Amino acid sequence: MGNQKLYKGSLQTIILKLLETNDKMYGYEITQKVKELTKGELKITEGALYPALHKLEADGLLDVEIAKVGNRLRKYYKLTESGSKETANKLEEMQEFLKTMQHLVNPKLSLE
Amino acid sequence: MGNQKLYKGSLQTIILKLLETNDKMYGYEITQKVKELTKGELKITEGALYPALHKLEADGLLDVEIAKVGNRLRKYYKLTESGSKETANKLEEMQEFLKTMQHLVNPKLSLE
DNA sequence: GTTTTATACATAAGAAAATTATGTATATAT
DNA sequence: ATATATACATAATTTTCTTATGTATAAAAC
Repeated sequence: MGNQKLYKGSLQTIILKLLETNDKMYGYEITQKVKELTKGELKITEGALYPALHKLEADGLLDVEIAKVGNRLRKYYKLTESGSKETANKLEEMQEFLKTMQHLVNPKLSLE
Repeated sequence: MGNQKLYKGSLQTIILKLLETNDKMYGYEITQKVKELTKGELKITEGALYPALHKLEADGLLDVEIAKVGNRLRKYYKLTESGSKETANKLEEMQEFLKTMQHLVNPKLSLE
């Protein structure tokens, strides 16, 4: 977990991917899901998450819907049509990146 | 190549890995080697590279040796002992990161 | 022969994306 | 009663990069 800085630049892609899989999610839910999926290796901080969600919304990639649960509010985000397309792009870029990086740091394991 | 920002945070690791493999290299050579290894996908800019090399040197991970080739100077960098250890650490962190990220963006392809 | 491209270093200004710190408020568990 | 969890948010700062600029030599192209 000393490798947090490697995740820099990948937050948007992670959020978009989660929303592609889970249809709609709220911020806190995203932090918990990421912690669960990565077995605690990646902890998304609120200072990173909320500004990122706001930006994705401002860019038209996400729609937001406010819900009240008990006495607390939740903001559910979901992909717009444009967001779905951008998700596909970003996932492709991510795959390319992972392949390239794997090849750079461990040429033996990337046979192609 | 619209995914340059994904590489943020990985420059040090890339440099160290190259020096582990190639024993000693100079800055310009590193930029060319990376371009070659990634088939042009990653282009390390001088504005990123030189400060990074200086930092690694200041941190005691690299030793530098100045060579004169014709009328031009080259600064050859190589790993110190401490640099070799740190390289191993960073490569391990990178593998962990790549595995986690693969699992996040494509659960189907990361079967473990 | 002169202009462009390549080689080789470097730094400064600015932008992007995070961390860290702080704030508000409700709900649950100890 | 107090601590932890849920749920949002923003501001200050830091890290890491891009872009722009600078110096200088060598080779290739025209």
